[in-house]
Amino acid sequence: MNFSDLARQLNVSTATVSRALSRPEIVAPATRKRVLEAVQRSGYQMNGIARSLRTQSTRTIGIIVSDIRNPFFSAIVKAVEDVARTNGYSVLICNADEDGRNEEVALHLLIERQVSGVIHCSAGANLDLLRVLQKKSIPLVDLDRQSGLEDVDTVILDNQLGAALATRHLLELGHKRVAMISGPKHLSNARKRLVGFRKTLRSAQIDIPKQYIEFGDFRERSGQIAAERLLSLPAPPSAVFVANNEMMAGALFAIREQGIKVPHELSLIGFDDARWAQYSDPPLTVVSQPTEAMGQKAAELLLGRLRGERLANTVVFEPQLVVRRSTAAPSEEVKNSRRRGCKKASMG
Amino acid sequence: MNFSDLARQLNVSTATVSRALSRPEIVAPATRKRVLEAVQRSGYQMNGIARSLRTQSTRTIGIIVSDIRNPFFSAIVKAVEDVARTNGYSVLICNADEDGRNEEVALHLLIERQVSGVIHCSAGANLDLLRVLQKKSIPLVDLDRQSGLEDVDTVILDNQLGAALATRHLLELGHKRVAMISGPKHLSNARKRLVGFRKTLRSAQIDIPKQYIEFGDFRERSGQIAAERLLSLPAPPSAVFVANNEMMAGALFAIREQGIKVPHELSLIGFDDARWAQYSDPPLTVVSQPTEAMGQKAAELLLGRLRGERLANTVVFEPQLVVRRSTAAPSEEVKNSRRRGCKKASMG
DNA sequence: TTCTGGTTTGCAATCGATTGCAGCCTAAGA
DNA sequence: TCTTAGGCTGCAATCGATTGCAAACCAGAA
Repeated sequence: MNFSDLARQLNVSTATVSRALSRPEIVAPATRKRVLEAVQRSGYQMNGIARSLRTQSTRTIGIIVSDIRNPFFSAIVKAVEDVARTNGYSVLICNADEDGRNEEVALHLLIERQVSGVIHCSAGANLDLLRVLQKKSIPLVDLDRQSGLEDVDTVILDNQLGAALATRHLLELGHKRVAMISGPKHLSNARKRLVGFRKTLRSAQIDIPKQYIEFGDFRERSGQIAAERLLSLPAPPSAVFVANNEMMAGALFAIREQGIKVPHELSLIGFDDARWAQYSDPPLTVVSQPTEAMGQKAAELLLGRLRGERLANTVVFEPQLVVRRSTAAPSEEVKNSRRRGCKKASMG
Repeated sequence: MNFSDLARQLNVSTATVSRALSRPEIVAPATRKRVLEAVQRSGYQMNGIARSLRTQSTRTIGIIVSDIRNPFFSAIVKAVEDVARTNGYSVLICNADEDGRNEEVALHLLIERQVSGVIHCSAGANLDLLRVLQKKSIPLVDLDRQSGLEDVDTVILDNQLGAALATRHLLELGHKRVAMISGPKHLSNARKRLVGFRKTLRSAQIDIPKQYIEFGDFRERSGQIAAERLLSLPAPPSAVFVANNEMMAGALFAIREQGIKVPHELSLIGFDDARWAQYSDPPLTVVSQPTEAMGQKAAELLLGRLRGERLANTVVFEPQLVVRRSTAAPSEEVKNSRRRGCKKASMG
């Protein structure tokens, strides 16, 4: 069943059928009615592939995320899908699993499938394929992580500020031995968080021993390993800033295994909020990002480009410190402040 | 840049270019080499749309999930995407947000896009569109929830057993006043869980007051409301079985708001495990499902169909009881007396 | 009746790859 | 030298919709 069949049945041309469906106002009312009825009756559904080939437009946006199970990215996907759907687009999803090569495969696939645009959370892919997108003038939005390509629409968090917020919070509580579990060096957001951490400590004249900075890969397991190493140091930190929520889960696992009490013996602060962080025992102090808003903005930016608009190039969102109960003054301070009365933790 | 351009450059026909790429063994080695080199050099990427139109195959599988942010579904998506990718398929994702109408829109879209197959977690859509799939012989796999269509490949959990496991656990702890927050009646998995719950209680000769069964919609907010109602009953339950993890989050919220201590004053058992359930305070006792395995199986079943194999029609996975610390024997005070008026909010 | 202008409709090319069929070319065998 | 078989290649149709252009049609004006 296609336009030819319908056209034959109705004694009209395929052109008329096509027009009746896509620009009803230009066909005679009587004809239009006949066509639409026939379409209804036969349960005909348009072949989108043929249409895409002819119109050179798939109305599909490709999204490459680093790890779909990470609630951060699933919220992103949800937001993007929402915006896409209400604008008549669909979403082709690719999972890079924090691996640049997978990401390249995904880009290749999206190009072949002729997607209208791409939203892209870099896992560190080579820039060549991204350049191919540009050459084909397929709009691209970097989300959460900057690929390093020049002249690209970008939606990010102010990561440096976020890290500064976290670090400052620890300093204000009186911590001096502050460690960080950072993300991989080749990702822009990880680097920025590390910079924010370092700068804040430096400006407070606090020294950071080399061993206090661990590099993970943003995945759970690496957080666990990093935490184990920090905890086995001769002079372990009194507070740890973990650069994303997956690694936080791993770190927490290691910490519980060793029976270390949070926040009494160790303060923990995470990056990016997640449901489990709120429900966790204790509820985690984190730097939160407006995840859905970021996904939505990325999609809107992309759709804007597709409409030919020239919008802002880079949108930077603000992180927010959410104080819960995984951070407290280091234990000596706790003892001293007992006299003054009970310390109150604010609920995030 | 397309086959015509390439062909002209090389003084061959488009047919030869096509064959050099898709069935290299049937073109002369010298020609093949020339073509492949030209492809490399020019950075040509196949137009998948044109290919799809001609071959009548998109190598795309559509997946409709009820709520992508639910970790259960994001794990499913991840598993499906993995299997799809390693078999040269891509994944078009649609979010139904637990609403049958959205689901219908999604089905429509997937049909238009000519997907090769569909994996489908019903949110209660009308069966007509699913029948269209069958008529077009687009393979379909029902996952997690049975749509009610006859002769459909299905991957589900033994939901009744799962609910029985949960209920029995509560009974064994000595609970007599057991309530349930169920999912919506029109979803097969919700119904099965309710049946498992009822049967288990009945066979233990325990009566279930009408008010002890609340119906939510599998989303967080409804769990909260349901819990509030249960807690405000003249004779509130001493244990609650919550039929999915989203509603559990809501219920937990309500319970904490009222300062009720779990499991001391109220035992809680959930359905489907999630990271936050493990980290929660207290860690939640749940019935867990092998989520990834289910997603993987669904994808494999679908790909099998696409290869023309005739496989098992229905695969049923086994749930498992994971006992953590949100369930305990009912305490005497709760057993004997109604809840006292005002309780101090506990920080836990 | 003829002409004009606007509305509807149809013809046929087009998007870019795939593929059945036929023809060419070469090398081996007669 | 002439067949013949088999390996390569090209022609042209095809997938199913869209669209520029031109033709047909109709009503009203001259």
